[in-house]
Amino acid sequence: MTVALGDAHTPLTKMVKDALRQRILNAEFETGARLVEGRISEEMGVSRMPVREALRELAAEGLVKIIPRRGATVSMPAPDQKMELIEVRATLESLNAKLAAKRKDPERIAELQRVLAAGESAIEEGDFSQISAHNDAFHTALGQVSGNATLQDLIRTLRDQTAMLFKQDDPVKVSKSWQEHADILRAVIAGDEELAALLAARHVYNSVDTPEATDES
Amino acid sequence: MTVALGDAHTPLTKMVKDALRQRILNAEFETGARLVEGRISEEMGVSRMPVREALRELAAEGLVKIIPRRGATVSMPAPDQKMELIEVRATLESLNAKLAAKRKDPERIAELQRVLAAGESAIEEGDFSQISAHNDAFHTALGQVSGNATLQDLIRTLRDQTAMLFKQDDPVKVSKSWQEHADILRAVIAGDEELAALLAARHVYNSVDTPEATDES
DNA sequence: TGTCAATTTTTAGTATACCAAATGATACAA
DNA sequence: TTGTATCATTTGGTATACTAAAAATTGACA
Repeated sequence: MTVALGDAHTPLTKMVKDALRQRILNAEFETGARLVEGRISEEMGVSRMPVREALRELAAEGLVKIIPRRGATVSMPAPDQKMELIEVRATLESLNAKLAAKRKDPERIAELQRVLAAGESAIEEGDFSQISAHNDAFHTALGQVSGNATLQDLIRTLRDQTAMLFKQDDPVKVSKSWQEHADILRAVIAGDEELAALLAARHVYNSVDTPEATDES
Repeated sequence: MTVALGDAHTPLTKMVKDALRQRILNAEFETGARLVEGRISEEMGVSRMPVREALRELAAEGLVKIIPRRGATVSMPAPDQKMELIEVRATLESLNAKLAAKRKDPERIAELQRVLAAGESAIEEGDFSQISAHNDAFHTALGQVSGNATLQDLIRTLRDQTAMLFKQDDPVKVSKSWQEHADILRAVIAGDEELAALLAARHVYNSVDTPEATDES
């Protein structure tokens, strides 16, 4: 009798994909860098096929760009495309928050309360190391409440694609960002659809990493 | 002397993918049907690899579902997932229309005018065979005006995924649908963002194929 | 010395082969 | 007869091999 929940066996492709995603999001590969199938495969000790498939899937997610006969590169959204992505993401995050506020599933709301409390106490204690984890919890919980799995997938994809635009290394901004999260959660808990939607959209725009000191252009 | 460009180097994967998409959207494969790599590859006279990659890409688009070690099947969105898809699609179409209305690029607007006129005259002449083409022109033109390519990609994907929910075979509904398109175009041309957004969202909901006689559930 | 063409090398596209997992069938035992 | 175990078949996952196209390099000629 196989326990087989479904994913006991791990397809190599998935492992490669996750590893590559990780490295891309960690900026180990800089944007624009070539991702040569042969190199990656031999570096990871697998054949080219899983690598190839992983790259195609990442391309579908927008993290990688593939040009036929030219290979894959780390996707480097053009400046105007960044705005596009942010605009779309803001819209979907907004819808997400709105749906969450509308649903108000009592059980889920309780979970939200917990997440909110945990995050706030972490902030009070100045524990910034866990902020990222709290943010993840925030997104996950919010997604659970909205109940739209399709939307969740899209948002996750967009979040990955825009990750590099939201470098959160400044403690002050991180803190501010969480404050906005908290505000959104409160609006959701209160069932205020419009406010939740507005705050969620604004939050995306506010989170965009606007270089302050190092203004290059 | 290289023959050079001439007859585009067409990646096999792309051809297979397009063929499969076509057949899925044409309901040649019914939802839930198994898509066995081996069969398709030998039927199309290619090896399994292009088929495999095509299936993975279609899975990324949501048209097919792949379960590891089990293979691919034509995706069959659960009833509640249908609503999710429609909700997301409505939101994005709405954003699209809104952006189009905001931009009001004169050149593009002229194109819109042309599309609008062509569609209306076709309707007046009762030429329903071309309606589908006009609808495509509508979507394309609207996408051009909004100028957000990222958004365009997402919408196209969602449109494919929800295609089966929007069976447009009833002439009356088709006509009505085009009327709504025309209204949206007019709002865009007028630069009325809010109206365009509202109409676009409503249009998606209105277009859902609600079985009238055959109410099964 | 600069430019262009030919050659070499790298690399992606495709095919084939092999392996392992999942499903279905069959046989044997209780 | 029924249930379970084993085996065979199907089918997907991965590796390897081969082909062709694009980039890099080199060399010749102006």
